[in-house]
Amino acid sequence: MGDLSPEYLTKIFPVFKSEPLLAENILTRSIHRSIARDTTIYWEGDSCTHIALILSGEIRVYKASPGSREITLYEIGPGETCILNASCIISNTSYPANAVTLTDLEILSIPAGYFRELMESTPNIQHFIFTQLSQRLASVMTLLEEVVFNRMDERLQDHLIEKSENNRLKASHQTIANDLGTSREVVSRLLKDMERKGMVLLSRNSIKLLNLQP
Amino acid sequence: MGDLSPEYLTKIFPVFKSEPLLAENILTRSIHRSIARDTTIYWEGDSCTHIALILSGEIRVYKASPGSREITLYEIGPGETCILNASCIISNTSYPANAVTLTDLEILSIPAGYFRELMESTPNIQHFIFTQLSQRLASVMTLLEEVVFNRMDERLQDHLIEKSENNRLKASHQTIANDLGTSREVVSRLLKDMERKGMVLLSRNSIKLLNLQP
DNA sequence: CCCTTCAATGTGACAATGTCACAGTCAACC
DNA sequence: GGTTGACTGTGACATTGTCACATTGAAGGG
Repeated sequence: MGDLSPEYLTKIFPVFKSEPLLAENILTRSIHRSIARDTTIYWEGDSCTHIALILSGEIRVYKASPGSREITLYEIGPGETCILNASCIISNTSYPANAVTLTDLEILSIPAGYFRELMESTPNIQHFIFTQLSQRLASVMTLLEEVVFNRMDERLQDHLIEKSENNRLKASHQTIANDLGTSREVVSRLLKDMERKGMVLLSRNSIKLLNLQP
Repeated sequence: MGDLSPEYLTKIFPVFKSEPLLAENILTRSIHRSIARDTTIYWEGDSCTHIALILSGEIRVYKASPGSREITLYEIGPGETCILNASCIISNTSYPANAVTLTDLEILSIPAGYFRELMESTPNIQHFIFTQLSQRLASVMTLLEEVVFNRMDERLQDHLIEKSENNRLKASHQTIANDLGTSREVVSRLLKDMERKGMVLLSRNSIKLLNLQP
């Protein structure tokens, strides 16, 4: 884990090329960490002392109900920041959701105080953070719209298409339900209907997409 | 409308006291506008050439379905900006929702280019905008959570309490449905149930709250 | 190999919510 | 006082959420 170079960092985060020595300075004042898959990084209500820049791997940000339901707000990957960190640090609030690693993760963790300095001194970083925050706001609004106005069968189909690779999705019904904000039974029922219509082929932890147009 | 003084502006937006002459400069480069109640200011997809600072009045920001349903994302008032303007200007995207005036409105409209300058040159303004954007993101996430996990009767009760003054709310069932993201029939049905339980007293365009605890 | 065990899936019954259709009611304005 | 149009009430049915419980499949231990 000691081999993080300025060149590697700026390859993933081109914004740090804005000023000479910026990447070097950031590296000296940050922590390079690895985190195992399926680790919860934040619980709702946690306070943020650092902002995480993702070098590799993926994070899922979600809300959980008092019962056992969940809904994924968005996922983030390499070259992105955990923008809620920035949000908490700047507006001095607590983390408003939960975050869990979907894969093994490699991050650069910048202390809040130094991050504030960077934001004020470097317009490009300011712009980078602001853009990500704006896009998240728009994406969460769009998600809300879909949840409120669209039927679950459409949302499920869209989700299958989005998440599948080579027309196959490896996931349990529970996992899909947790992404969509519904219950496992509903997903099972809808998938079974789709199978009866010849649209998918179901097996344990795997769904093969056949014919999703209708 | 010609009587907008720097003192009045900084009273509503204290952030403009950060630097001498800042409020004066902003006033010379901005447009002071009045807008009538029930005017749609933005449609989803519009591009933003200005950012609106609200001096008086209220705006409702909402998403609309292809059918006739709507859901309110949030409302904004004096001392706040239409933060989606800032979001669009900085990240160069189109307005991701609709915005309508709930009352007669008085705004200060700052051109996008000048706003960008202000953001880069004035850390306090940067912080002000960033904080508002962060809070909106958190509030929309919370709204999404409520929509997904809470029952409509609870949400309706919360809404009645939040919107009422002196235990009375003047609004049609359709208006309430549009705030909550449901249909008029559902609101009518739930309110009628609540009336039968002695919790409210219904009349045309008006709901009197009696006993909402259970 | 069989058997246990547990996660994953299937399904019926009912409650909550959304949609459609249409009837009744109230207030404002001629 | 009558007409008009917005507002409200309600039944019927589809979709989705919840609860309960049965069934299946894969992994690992004996």
